[in-house]
Amino acid sequence: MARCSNNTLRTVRFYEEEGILRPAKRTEGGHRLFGREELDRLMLVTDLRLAGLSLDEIKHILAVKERGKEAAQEAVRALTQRIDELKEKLDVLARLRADLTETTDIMSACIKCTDGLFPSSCGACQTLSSRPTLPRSMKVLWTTSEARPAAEAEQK
Amino acid sequence: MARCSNNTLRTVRFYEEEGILRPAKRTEGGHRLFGREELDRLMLVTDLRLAGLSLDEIKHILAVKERGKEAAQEAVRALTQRIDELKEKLDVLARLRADLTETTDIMSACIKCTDGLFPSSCGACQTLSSRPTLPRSMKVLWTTSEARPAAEAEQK
DNA sequence: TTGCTCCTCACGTCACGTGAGGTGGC
DNA sequence: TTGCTCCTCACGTCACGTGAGGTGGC
Repeated sequence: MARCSNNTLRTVRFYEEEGILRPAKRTEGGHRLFGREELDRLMLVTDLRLAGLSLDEIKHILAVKERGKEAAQEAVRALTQRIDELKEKLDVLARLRADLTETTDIMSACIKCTDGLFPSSCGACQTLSSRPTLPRSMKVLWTTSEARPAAEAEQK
Repeated sequence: MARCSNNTLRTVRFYEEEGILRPAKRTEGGHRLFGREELDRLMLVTDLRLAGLSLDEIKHILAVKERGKEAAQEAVRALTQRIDELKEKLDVLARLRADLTETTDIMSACIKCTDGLFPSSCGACQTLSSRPTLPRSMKVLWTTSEARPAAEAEQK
């Protein structure tokens, strides 16, 4: 179970404590035996966790079949909202990925810099300053740190 | 700061305790004043947290400019690996999104079901059983729960 | 002067991680 | 018989959340 779903044993036991999984039976020595459909259940829970749902929200969604029509409608609403949030998260991650890729590309070039400016005098580098915009991660990670401790601009 | 980066005040304070942020100065009454570049820093940290990095990993990456060439190379390697992981995560989320969308579509149709089968006798529904494959979330959430408590198939 | 926002402790929480010490099953 | 894998407590951890009680600044 744990290995098939890419989880730890502790996670599987924890989900059992929480009532999310139920082993079909135990072996003589206490080993858990799970039904095949529990693996599907665990894999769905794993995906939903990855998508950022809390265990309480997941329990709520899993309870659909034990409850009535209004519960199903509620679950559809909850899932729809989550799908929208997923899309936003996907967008953020894609943006970050692009930003980081650009940054590592520039950094790799900087490391090969032969002007003797790297890494202390990058502020004087015309290759960098000729770029219209630097990715945020580049700005934060690479620009000189002298300004930081003594910065005076105000912003609460 | 907090609002611009979509974080709570507690988070900003916590990052300060952790040495990730440093307010430029304090007002007479103790209010924190931050420099503009701290906001860029905070926004990058926020994105990296969203991407699943731990604060320790983030601190490591932020320390690049204080350290030498080999630190920069190490940071590029670390970021490259994270970018790959991001791609995997993006794929998982996209799959889950498609799966959940299909499921909510089917569920919405089921709720409007006029055969009197919903929700107890969905197993007898030919509209469902005529589909070649159900999305996993549909299988887990919708199929009858009678099999669960007494399941006997073995899988450790 | 009145709100609303910020402040500092300090304990709580969520979802597991991590040993310690012991047994099971091929 | 020897490993490797599983078991049960039970305390630890990470990244904040959440009051309680108090001050600041427009």
